[in-house]
Order: sequence, then structure tokens, then C-alpha cells
Amino acid sequence: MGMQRPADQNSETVDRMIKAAEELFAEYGHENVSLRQLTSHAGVNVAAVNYHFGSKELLVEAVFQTLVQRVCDQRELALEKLERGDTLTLEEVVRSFVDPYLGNGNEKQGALLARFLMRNRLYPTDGTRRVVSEYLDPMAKKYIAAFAQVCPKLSKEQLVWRYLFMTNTLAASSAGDNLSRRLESLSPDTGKAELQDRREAMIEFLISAFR
Amino acid sequence: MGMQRPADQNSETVDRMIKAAEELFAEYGHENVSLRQLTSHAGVNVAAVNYHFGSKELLVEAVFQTLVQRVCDQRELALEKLERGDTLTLEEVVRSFVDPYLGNGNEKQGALLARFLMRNRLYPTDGTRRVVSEYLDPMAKKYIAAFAQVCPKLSKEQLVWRYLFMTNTLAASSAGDNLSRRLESLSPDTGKAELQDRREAMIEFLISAFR
DNA sequence: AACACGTTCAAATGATAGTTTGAAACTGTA
DNA sequence: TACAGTTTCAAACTATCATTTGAACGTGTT
Repeated sequence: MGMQRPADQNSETVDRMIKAAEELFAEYGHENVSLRQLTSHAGVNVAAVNYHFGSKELLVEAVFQTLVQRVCDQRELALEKLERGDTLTLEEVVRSFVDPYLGNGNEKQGALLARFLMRNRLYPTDGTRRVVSEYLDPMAKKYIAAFAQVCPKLSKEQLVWRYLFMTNTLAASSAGDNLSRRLESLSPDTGKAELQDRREAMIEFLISAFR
Repeated sequence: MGMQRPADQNSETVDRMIKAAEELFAEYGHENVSLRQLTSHAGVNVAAVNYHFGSKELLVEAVFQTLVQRVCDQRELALEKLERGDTLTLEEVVRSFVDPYLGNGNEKQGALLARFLMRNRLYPTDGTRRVVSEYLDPMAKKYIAAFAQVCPKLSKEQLVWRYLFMTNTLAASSAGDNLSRRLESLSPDTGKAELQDRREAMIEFLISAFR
């Protein structure tokens, strides 16, 4: 009776809901997706969300956490690999940071996570704050240490600021395709912007910013 | 009967609603403010919004437009003043761009506009797109021309990219006070971040990014 | 006074949202 | 087969929202 399900592990239904949530949230944003849309797209009953997750918000946070965890793992792995080599360069560090967002095959997860992070900046909740401090902050410290190696001239304080500005730039510039349309209207001769162009421009921008 | 009011000019009620909207939207975001909250905070009747603006969305866009217009005017004025002098420096251009957001006395309008712009990046509407292309794009072109003067080494395409990244960095880093809290947790010894610190760090970051 | 017009008001309307319910269906166990 | 626990389902519930309505109010004009 009314037994609370704190964290369901594996279930066909749960997987389908998370998959549907990622797809729909990426396209419309989670506040514009009703549970009825979500569950009918997933092929499950409306009540399934509350049964398996407890509430819509907890489902949203589960998706957010999954995504953040994935990106943090990618980054930390890449960073460790770089640090096993003997010479660390600024470009390598920046690329490893940007790649999970704008790298090949990562476009969708990057855009979705960017939306979440922007959303979290505007309207944070206890749950999203928890995810940030649990996953993002530890990764941030490792990256700041790496930047300290390749930018020895910058003070600790400067490094932290620039790191934060970098994350904001990356997230804001990866969310949605507004940027491409804006580019076209500001520079019609440049033509349409491919995702690769954006990534390379972003990397150049960030490398400059850390010098 | 049912006469549509395309653009009300001056009215005690209209002014009170816009003022209340700016205050409440800045604090909670416009999707978290109901018309009942807004109108009771403004001291007017619920129906006044639809009577004077046509819908909630049109009120939101009116506030957005007012704000964008104000910031664009400030920037264009500052830029013209700079260009009347004989030597234009990168730092001056950047400062004139950042100032309407993080300058003294502009904190509230900066934070509010930043929220709107972030919101617009996530969920644009026809109305917000119109404001962007009508006010922001012309100003952007003037600024890109100014950056071209002080950064002669950068190609037109590079200038446009960096300009866009700059606006994203500024908006994302001005929305809300998350950044300060994040800084504290990443660099406890730095202590609390004043707004001035943020502005100076931001300016250094952007100057670097354009070199 | 009588009228017309713009404005304000309390109340109703209609739609949509997340959530809850209780019975049915399904699962594996004895 | 009978039973217990879990999961699914259609339907109802509760709340909130933007919007509309039609009467009341105020004001200036004739």
C-alpha cells in the first residue's frame, strides 16, 4: 500500500520513460512536456511516472543526473588519459572539456545537458543543486588543477573565474540552434554554420580566453 | 465592444503593471508569476492584463522589449562617444558592452535582461525573435565593426563568432547569483565574490578572448 | 440630464496540469 | 491451483492557470 519506490533499478518501463524523457526534453524542454505526452510517447501509463519515480520533478532530476554523470565520466577519463602523457597543452585540455558537448556523436547529449544547465541557472532546485555539487564540482576542481598546469601565469582566483566563464559560454552556446540562425543574420556571406565550425570557433575562443 | 488595444501609450494602470512585472519577473522568472500575483502586486484587477496588453505573453514581450531597448541605447550611446575620441582600445569597447549588465546601478536590469535572454535561447517565440532582430542585431553589427577596428588580426567570421560567444558568456554569467555561490564552493579561500570582482574578472576574460 | 466611451471589477469559464485511486493483470512461489 | 507481491490501467481528483464576461463606474460631451 502506497509503498514508496526510492530508486528503481532496472525495468522495461523505467527505461522507456527515461528514453522518452531525454528525447522530448531535448526538443521541447521539460517544462513544456506534460506527463501525458511523455508517457504516451513512451508507451506506458500516465501513472507510471509517479509509481516509479515519485513525481515528475524526480524523473527530471533522474534524467539530469544520468546526463551529468555521463559527461563528467567522459571528461575525467579524457583528462586522466592526457595527464598520463608527459606534456599537457592548453588546447588538449580545452578540447577534452568541449568534446562531450560539441564532439562528434555528442551533439544531442550536449544540447540536452546545456538546456538543463541553463534551466538550472535560472531556476535551481534542491535536486539540481545536489547534482551540481556532487558531480560537477569535483570535476571542476580537477579541471582547474589541469588549467593551472598549462596556464602557470594565472592566479588561483583567476583560474576559477575563467573556468566558470568557460562553462557558461559552452553551455549557453550549445543550447539550441539559435546561434546558427543568429550567425546567418549577422554575417550572411559566411553561409550556414556547421556544428564543426562552431566547435572550432569555440575552442579558439576559449584558448584565447585562458592566455 | 471587444476593441483590441494594439499599444497602449500612457496609463496609470499600465505603468503599474509593467513595474510590477519587472520586479516579479526579475525575482521569480515570468513563467513562475501568475497574473493573479502580478495584478495583486500591482494593485490592479486581473482582467487588466488582457484588457491592456491582449495576453500575458504580450505583456512579457513588452517588458522584454523595453529592457532590450534601454540596454541597446546605453551601449550605442557609449560606443558613439568612444568613436568620437581618436584612439579606440579593446578594453574600452569591452567595458562599454559589459557595463549595462554589471556596471554600477545596472545590476538589476542586467540580471533581469540576462534571464530573458537565457529564456529566449531556450524557448524563443515569434515576439522575442522579433525583438532580437529589431534591436539586438543592429547593435551587434555596430559592435562587430568596433571590434574589427581594435582587433585587426581577426577575420570577419572570427569576429562574429567571438561576439556571439561574448554575449552568451555575459548573459549566462549575469543571470542569478548562482555564480557567486559556485565560486565559493570551488575556491573557499577566495571568500565571497562582490559584483565588482565579477565584472573585472569578466572584462579580463573577454579581453583575453579577443586577442 | 442623457448619452457614449474607456476603464475597472467580481465572478465564471474552460482547459490543462500533476497526482491519486482501486480494480485488473501479471509475476513467481509453494 | 491458490496465494502474495508487484506492476499496469482507465478514470477520477484537485489545483491552478489564462482568459472571458457582463455589469458597474467614471468622465467628458451635447
